[in-house]
Amino acid sequence: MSRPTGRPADEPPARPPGRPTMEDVAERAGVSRALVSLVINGSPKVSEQKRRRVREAARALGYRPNLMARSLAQQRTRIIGVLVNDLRNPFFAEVVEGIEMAAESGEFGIVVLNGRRDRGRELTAVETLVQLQVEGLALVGAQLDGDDLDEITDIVPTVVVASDLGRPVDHSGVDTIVTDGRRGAELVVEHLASLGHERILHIDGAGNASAAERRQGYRRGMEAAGLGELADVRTGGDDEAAAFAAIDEILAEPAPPTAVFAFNDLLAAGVLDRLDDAGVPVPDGMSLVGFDNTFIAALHHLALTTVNQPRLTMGRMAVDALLERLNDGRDEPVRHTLEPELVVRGTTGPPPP
Amino acid sequence: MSRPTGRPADEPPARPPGRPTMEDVAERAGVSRALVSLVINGSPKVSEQKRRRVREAARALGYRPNLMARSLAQQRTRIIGVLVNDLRNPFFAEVVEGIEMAAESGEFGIVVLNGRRDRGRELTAVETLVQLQVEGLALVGAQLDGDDLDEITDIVPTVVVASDLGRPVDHSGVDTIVTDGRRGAELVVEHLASLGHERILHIDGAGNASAAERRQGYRRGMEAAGLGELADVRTGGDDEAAAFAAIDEILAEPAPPTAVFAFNDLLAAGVLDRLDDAGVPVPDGMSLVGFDNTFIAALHHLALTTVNQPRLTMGRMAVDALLERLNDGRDEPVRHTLEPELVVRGTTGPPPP
DNA sequence: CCTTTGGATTGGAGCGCTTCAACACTTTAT
DNA sequence: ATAAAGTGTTGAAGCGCTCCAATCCAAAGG
Repeated sequence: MSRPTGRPADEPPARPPGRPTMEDVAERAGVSRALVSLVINGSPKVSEQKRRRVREAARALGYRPNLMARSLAQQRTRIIGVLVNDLRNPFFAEVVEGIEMAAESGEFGIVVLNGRRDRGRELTAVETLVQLQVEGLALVGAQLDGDDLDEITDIVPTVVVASDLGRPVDHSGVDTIVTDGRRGAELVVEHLASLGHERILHIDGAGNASAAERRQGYRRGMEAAGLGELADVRTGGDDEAAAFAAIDEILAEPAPPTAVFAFNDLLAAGVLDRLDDAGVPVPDGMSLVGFDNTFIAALHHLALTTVNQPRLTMGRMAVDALLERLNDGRDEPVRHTLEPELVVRGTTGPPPP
Repeated sequence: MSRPTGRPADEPPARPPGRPTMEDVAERAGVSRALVSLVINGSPKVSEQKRRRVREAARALGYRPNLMARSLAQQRTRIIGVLVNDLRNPFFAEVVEGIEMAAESGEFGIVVLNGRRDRGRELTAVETLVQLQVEGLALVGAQLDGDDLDEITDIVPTVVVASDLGRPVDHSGVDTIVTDGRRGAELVVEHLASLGHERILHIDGAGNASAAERRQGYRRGMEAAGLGELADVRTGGDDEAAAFAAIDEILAEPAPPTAVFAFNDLLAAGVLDRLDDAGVPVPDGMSLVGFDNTFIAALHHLALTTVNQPRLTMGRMAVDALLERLNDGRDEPVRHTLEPELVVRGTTGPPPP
């Protein structure tokens, strides 16, 4: 039944164990490759009989369409590329979830690349996504600025979420979805000032994408409250550890602030830890406010007063913006600014006497 | 200089504004397409002169290689597909970071798909990754079991991280990287028992991938401590909210436990919140232990006693396992079990008198 | 009976790239 | 001088798929 060894040289080599292709399915079903394609893509104009035969053959062979080949032939990928500043920050993770959900209902897939807080990595990640032929690009909290993207944004529709290109909108290919960080910061200062605080300190997000805006809001808020002279910004960062140096510094000063507004919840959590170490009670010895309203802030043991950003909504709006360009051909830039919301919890109270 | 309108029918249509291809670069540089390919891929056997010309042309045109086309031609993608149970859980997010870093140094990219705790979504995500022609598959905390993957695992090398296929290793294509959850749970019980606790309750991870193992460890630990009779497991889940019902139930009972071992840190944080609501002090009224040692547990205000899992290491080992198959042709399954480590913080102490 | 019509099917070109055998030149050995 | 052995470069096939135009066939119309 089987030849003992070898095969005649003229016989085509037994296909290596590669995966079955459309060709294989076609052969087994006794139809053409084109017909298989029609069946796979659910075309209505295929007879019930052939449809069944093809389906059957595909199943028997364990056939799976090759997305690369399909995208190449179709000249579209139906993929939205997502670049995220830091996946470990729950805030960004949730924005990405929002994006994913919205993309899904728009029949798009997403590919997420993690910048891990490194701007260089962000740059190469964007490059990778473009080469992957993504049809839209969502930059979540990215540190890149307009110049970095100049070239990119007129190749692929881009939406910037939860951060801002330094240069406003001369990029007609870029949409923006942000929560008004300036207003958010103002809300924080208003809240603290109304509690009676005067020496309100801001530990900022350093080079982080939304840092400048919040700094600005803080300053404005201080001035509006007649505390302009007392405005004081220290360099922080975007995670727990980044706050340590600033706090140590502050506590050593003769007249330390009575309230601290931290760049985000993670940073605030770090501040809280450090104050704890130093034996400073919160809010009785010092008030503390974060930003983002991540689930961390909601934990009772932190009960962090913070500013909410509607993350899922932001993700959805980002995708909507892209889809408007992709499906409806919009080509003027759009900018959506969402309203921040102060969430008062347990870390703010009147200043110590 | 320009014709007023139209073009002779025989002239090739002006290429639509699509992106420049290798062909375009070749033409501009006055060389063949093949040569451009060589230059792009850094082949050494290209004359310096032509190399420069090609580079120049590519830059001038803003040429970017099409990864889809390249993968198709090359018959490889250099992509590792990652399916993660829940991106919002910092534990998984960090494992993914570990994977990403390791993949990067192995010259692989990763594509992350989020199962969002939904098994159905996990299934389609895996399917998508396979169709994307990923060369390796890493399932992080996935809920899928052996049967779901039967077909997949002999198409693409697979590594299961931080969870376990129900059925051990009859899948020769599957490697496993886990922290010994059984042992971890035993450590927890030992710790609590040594503090004097007897009524130690376990709120489990319900259907979660590692839940069974930890339950088992808990039971063993209880028996080993001579507390087998008192073992009590309640249904939880994997996030903060999942614990609420169980805690409410427990507190209403005549003889509530003096210690609770929660499936993971997130769940433990939920327990902590609920105990707080109920006015039960921790650890004086009740001891509490989590699992994973995420950054949440480390926050001073929680100071959660927990069990550490080396997340970055797990990610790295996962990639190593895949690379061994991909690069070195290993084909027997491998299973790495990492040692868990008890991290004692502030939520455990002697039981109330 | 032959032509039309329209639905079902197919051949083949093409998507952008890699790769390999073949080729055209040089350089070196004989 | 001629053969041998490199160098650098190229033409063309092929990766797995889509999609258009062409073809086929059966039923309907004349």
